[in-house]
Amino acid sequence: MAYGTTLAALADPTRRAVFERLRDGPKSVGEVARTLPVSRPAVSQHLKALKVAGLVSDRAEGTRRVYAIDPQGVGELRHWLDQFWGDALTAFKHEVELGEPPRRRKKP
Amino acid sequence: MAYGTTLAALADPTRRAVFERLRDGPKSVGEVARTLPVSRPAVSQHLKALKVAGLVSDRAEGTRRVYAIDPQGVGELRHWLDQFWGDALTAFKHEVELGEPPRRRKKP
DNA sequence: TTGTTCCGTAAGCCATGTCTTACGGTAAGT
DNA sequence: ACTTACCGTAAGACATGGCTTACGGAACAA
Repeated sequence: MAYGTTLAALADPTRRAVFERLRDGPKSVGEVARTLPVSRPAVSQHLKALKVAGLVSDRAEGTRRVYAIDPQGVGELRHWLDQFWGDALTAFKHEVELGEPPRRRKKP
Repeated sequence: MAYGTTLAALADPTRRAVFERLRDGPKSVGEVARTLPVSRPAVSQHLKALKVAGLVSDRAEGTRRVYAIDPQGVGELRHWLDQFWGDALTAFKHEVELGEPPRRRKKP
């Protein structure tokens, strides 16, 4: 259930905004906080949650701390999602919408 | 930002358990509730949230109501995740871990 | 050493969301 | 008509989680 932490991390809108700020390259905490309507400690807490979830990685650069997206966490989430992406599920959906299985045996 | 609702829907553990119960085929509300440690109204509310998020679809079958996984919501989430799955991001991660860009210009 | 900049953490307030019980409504059977 | 089975919604109690301010530590410069 590692994807539980990952999904919870991406559920919050502000935290997702922090995550998306890192899409075009690594950034420090202050750089991200300046582009968001929340305080810097809030961004720091969000980055910690993203790190625990395996979505970002950090590195010390002097007194600054640079964060970047870690594709591993994204990959695990993708892999979990594929369980619900099969052809059988599409068939199930049609079965529910039509009210009958695709192949009918009798007709009342 | 349609994926916001989708991510929020999958963030809750109980709701995710409801979603996973539908992985091996459509089920009614009572059938799902019997296999979970929560009440039936709770399951009903979770299924409503999953429906709004585009993750499940429902159909009336007599007095029962059958729910099934809707691959569309899963697909949208996958598509959003692909933004953070590129090669450039992997390069960014290495840049952060190594402390230097792959190609160094000078050496102090 | 002093000062500055950058950051993480703790404590508290407050909003959000989940669960329960209670109720009403629809469909099928007797 | 009456009963049973199944479901959705409302209201309230309760826990969870995000945000802020305040504080302390680490690195670089003068």
